[in-house]
Amino acid sequence: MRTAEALHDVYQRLMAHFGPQHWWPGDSPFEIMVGAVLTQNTNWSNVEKAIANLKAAGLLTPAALAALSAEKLAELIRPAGYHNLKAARLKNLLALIAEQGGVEALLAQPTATLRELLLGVKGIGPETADSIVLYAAGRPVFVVDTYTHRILFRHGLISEDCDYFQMQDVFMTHLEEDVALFNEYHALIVRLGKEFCKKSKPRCEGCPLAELAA
DNA sequence: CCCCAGGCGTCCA
DNA sequence: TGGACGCATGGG
Repeated sequence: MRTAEALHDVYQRLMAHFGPQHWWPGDSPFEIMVGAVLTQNTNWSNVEKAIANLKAAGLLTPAALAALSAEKLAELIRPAGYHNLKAARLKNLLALIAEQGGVEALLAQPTATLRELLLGVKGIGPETADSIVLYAAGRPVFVVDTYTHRILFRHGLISEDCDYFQMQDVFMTHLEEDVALFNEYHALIVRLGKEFCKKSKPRCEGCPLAELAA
């Protein structure tokens, strides 16, 4: 109960301070899936350049990317960093999409199945899988990231060794299962992290959650 | 010059 | 099982 109140309090403060974030930035489920892979440990502005390259070349479809060599794909996504690695990861994801009969068919799988299928792809871990499940498939799964850990830890809401699934469990057992809520909450956490919870600044000047610190 | 970014897989004790 | 390390570009 105590935790549930704290989590709702955090959400209210973030929403009051930043307003709706309108995630995920992207025009289609497939674009969201590609972006989810490209943004791994990478600034979103770099991902935008890579996606713009794919769009400009008319290649932002599963069929077009599947027909492209890994080398050519890597060159197009170069601005997103780790381009060789991510080209291979996108190819792995494309294989799953083809195997499942397309993006629509894949995303229509039951939530638990979809999550397992995505986690079975080499290069897709918990955050990338959950981002796709929530933002591309629209299912109520809470997405956790490094900011989530840093913010919750700094405000004394979790222990330092709390792992991905434990953090996810904290949110999902104390919040109502609501896609719109999960969507905004994770996006707001990222927004807060970027502006007020940098690794290099343990003191978060002007943080809208300042009063939470006990 | 430095540090950092919306992670993940591998390796090695 | 868990901690280091590689992957890489672009912005502050």
